[in-house]
Amino acid sequence: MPLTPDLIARTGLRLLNDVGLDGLTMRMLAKELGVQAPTLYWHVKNKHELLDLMAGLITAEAADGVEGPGRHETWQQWIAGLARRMRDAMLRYRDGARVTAGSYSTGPSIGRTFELVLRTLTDAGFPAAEAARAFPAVLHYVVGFTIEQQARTGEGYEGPNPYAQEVAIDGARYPLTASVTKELHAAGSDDNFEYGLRIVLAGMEAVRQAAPDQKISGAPPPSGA
Amino acid sequence: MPLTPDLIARTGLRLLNDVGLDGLTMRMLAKELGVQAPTLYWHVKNKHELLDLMAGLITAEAADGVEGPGRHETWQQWIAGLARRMRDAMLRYRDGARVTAGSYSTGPSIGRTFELVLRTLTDAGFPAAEAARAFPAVLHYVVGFTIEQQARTGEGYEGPNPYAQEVAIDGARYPLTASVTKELHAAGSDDNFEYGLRIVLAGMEAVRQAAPDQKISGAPPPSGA
DNA sequence: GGTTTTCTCGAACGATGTTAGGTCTAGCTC
DNA sequence: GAGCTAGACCTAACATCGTTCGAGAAAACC
Repeated sequence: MPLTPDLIARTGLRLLNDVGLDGLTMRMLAKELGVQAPTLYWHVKNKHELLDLMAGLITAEAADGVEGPGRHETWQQWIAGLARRMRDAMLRYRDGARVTAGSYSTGPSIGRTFELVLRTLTDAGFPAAEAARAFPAVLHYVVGFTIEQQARTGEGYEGPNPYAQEVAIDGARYPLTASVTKELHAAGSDDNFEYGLRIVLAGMEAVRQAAPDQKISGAPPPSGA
Repeated sequence: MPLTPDLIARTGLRLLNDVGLDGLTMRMLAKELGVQAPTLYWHVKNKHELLDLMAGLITAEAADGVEGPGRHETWQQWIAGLARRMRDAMLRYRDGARVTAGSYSTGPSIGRTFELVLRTLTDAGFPAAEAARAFPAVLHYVVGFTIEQQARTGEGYEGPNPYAQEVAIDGARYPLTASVTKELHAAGSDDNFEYGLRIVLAGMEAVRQAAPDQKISGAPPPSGA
C-alpha cells in the first residue's frame, strides 16, 4: 500500500482516539504505518501541515454527500442537520474540535457544500452577502461548543478533571448560579447543543427580517479594522 | 519580587505576544522571570496548569469590573458589551482564543459576572434555566469566531498564510461563492463579528418568546447522552 | 541555636520535531 | 542490457522540550 498524505492523515485521525492530540507523535504515526519517522517528511512538510490535513478530513466527513434540502424541509432544518453533521464529525475523534478549529481546510466537497449553503439560503430569501456571514456564525458556535464539550469529557487532565468536580457554589452569594447547577452540569449535552443551535437559527431568521442596517447599538465598537 | 503562580501566568501572557503559544517554553518563561526552569514547578504543577492560569487571567480581564446594565441599556446591549469584552481580552494576546478555549477557569470576578448575567437575563424575563444555557451559547460563538480570526491573521504558518491566499474560486461551478468573495475575505473583521453577535442575541429573544418545548424538529438526534 | 519549612538550583532523563546524507529500487534512455 | 535518474525510504543525529531528582540556600519558627 503506497504512502500518501491522505493515508498518513487518515492514520493520524485513527490514532487520535487512542492517544489524543497532545500524545500524537510523528514517530508513533510512522510506526503505525510501518515506516520510520523521517519518511513522513517526504510526503508531508510539517506536523502543522499534517494537522491541517487531518482537519480537512474531519470537515470533509461532515460535508461529504450532503445534498440540498428535501421537499418538505425548511432551511432551518437543513442547516441544523449540517451543524449536527459537523459536530458529529468532530466528536468522532478525540480532540477533534481542537484539531479542526482555526485550521485551513479545503477540498472539493467543502467548496461544493458551501455553495449549496449559499444557494439554500438565498432561495430562502437571504441576500447572498448575509448568507455568507451568517453561516460561518453557525459554524463558530458549533466549534466553540464542541471544543468545550471535548475539554470537559476528555482526558486532558491527569487525575480528576476539574470540570467534573462539583464546584461548591456559595448559594448565599450566588443564588441564581446555585439554582442552575443542573443545567451547568449538563453543559456539553446534546440537549444544550440543540438549544444553542435553535438560538442561532432563530436569530438568522430574525436578523433577515430586520432592517438592513439595524444595529444593536448601545456601544458599537470603533469601526476600525 | 516574590514568585507566585499569578505572576508566572501573567508573564506567560506577556511573552505570548512575542512568541505565540507554540513558541512559549518553560525555559524562556523562567529566564524572563530571572530564574531557572525547574523553579517554576514549585509554583505550578504542569505546563497545562500554567495555561489554565493564563486562560483564567484572560477571562478575568473580560469579567473584571463588569457592572449591571445601565438605566437605559437593554439586556441585548449589555450582553453584547460583555461579548465584546471577551473578544477584546482574547485578541489582546496572540493565540489568546486558543489558550482560552476549553480550559478550566475559575475566579471571583468570573463567578460574580456569571451571577450578574443570570440576574440580568432573569430580570429580562428569561427563566433561569434558559439563561444558564443561552449565555454559554454566546460565549461559544465568541470563542469560535475569535479562534478562527486569530488563526487567519496569526503567524502560525511560516511563509504565506494559506488563509490569506486569494483562493481562485471557480466562478462557473460556484457562482454564489464567487459573488461573496468580498465577505469571505473580511471573515475576521469587527463587522462580521457584530453581525454574528446580532444573530445570537436576536435568537435569544426569539427563542424566549417561543413555546417552551418547540423544537427545530426535522431530524432531532437520538436523545442519548 | 537548632530545626523545619520554603524556595531555588544544577544536572540529567526521556522524548519530540526536524534535518542531512546515504541507500535501495523502479523505470527510463541510449 | 548498461547506465542514469528520480522517487521513496533509511540511519544517524541535532537542538530543544517538559519534567524529575536530589542537593542546597534562605527564611521562619520555637
